[in-house]
Amino acid sequence: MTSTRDIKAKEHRIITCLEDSGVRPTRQRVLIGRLLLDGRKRHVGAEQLYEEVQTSGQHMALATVYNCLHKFADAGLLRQVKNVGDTVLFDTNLSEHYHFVDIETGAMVDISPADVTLQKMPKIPDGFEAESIELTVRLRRKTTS
Amino acid sequence: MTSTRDIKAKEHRIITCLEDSGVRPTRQRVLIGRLLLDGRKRHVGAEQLYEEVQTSGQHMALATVYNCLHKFADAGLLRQVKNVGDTVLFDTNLSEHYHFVDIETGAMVDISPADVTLQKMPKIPDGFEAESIELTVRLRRKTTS
DNA sequence: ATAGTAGTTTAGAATGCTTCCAAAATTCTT
DNA sequence: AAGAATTTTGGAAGCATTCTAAACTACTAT
Repeated sequence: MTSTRDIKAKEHRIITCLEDSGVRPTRQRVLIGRLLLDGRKRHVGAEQLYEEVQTSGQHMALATVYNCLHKFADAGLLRQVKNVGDTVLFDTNLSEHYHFVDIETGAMVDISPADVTLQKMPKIPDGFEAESIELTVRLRRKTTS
Repeated sequence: MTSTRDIKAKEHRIITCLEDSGVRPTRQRVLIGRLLLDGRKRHVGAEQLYEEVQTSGQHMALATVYNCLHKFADAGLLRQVKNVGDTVLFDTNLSEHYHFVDIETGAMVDISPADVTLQKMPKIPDGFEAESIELTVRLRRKTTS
């Protein structure tokens, strides 16, 4: 059972979170915050999130969903995944980790950094610094023949 | 100086290469083969290759360039790079290697597998097998401040 | 050589995700 | 409560890529 007070409290937490990140807590951003910043680790695309918004009974322009996602990413509340498919995905898991990707479905599963050891790393070219390291293992379903 | 005989020989090598890969050596494919299968390691996109074709004085529909690139990739003559930007790139370097990517320009530089050691690898989920492992180091130009 | 057939190329239309736009609405400040 | 700045909105625009169906080309068998 979720009391009105719980909802309010939760909402307040989101608002504070957004403000702390310098993101103005508009109605739309708070809603998306409720959907994405609840601690669950997942990978979302704009269209998918747009549908979740609609399912929640609210309305919001698709463009706003895109805006929010980018704003959140810029504010460090989400991380943009640049490795997969033709659509942009955002990851709510902010800690260092890598990905399995099912090449059929595009489904992603996190790989814990504990499961990988990058023993030796290549020398970063002069004048550059590493912004991120992405390790993606593409998976094919085994042919059961 | 490149004699007519040299050109013919080169062309013949490309044709053989295509045939060996089960790719019918059409005029268009031979031309693209000449541009891409000369041993140079590089990363090309369709538009860029299309321009190279035009520069070479030949004509070819853009759709054909896309067709060829995919055909070549399917035949194992190229490898599709799935890690970068919004445009599809193809890599003429078929051996195992990874990539540096300049996040500003999108420019890519190969990382030799000798420079990286993936000591421990995550356990592949049941029912799947690894199709490829991509390691990408995104680079940001250092702020010279 | 020739005809048949299977595979290719072609130009342009279509697609689909994402961004752009300029006006309306909302939020924060004073 | 008014003003200034930021956001939202719906639809249009953009862009890389794929699709389409007709014309063409390459191989195969005669």
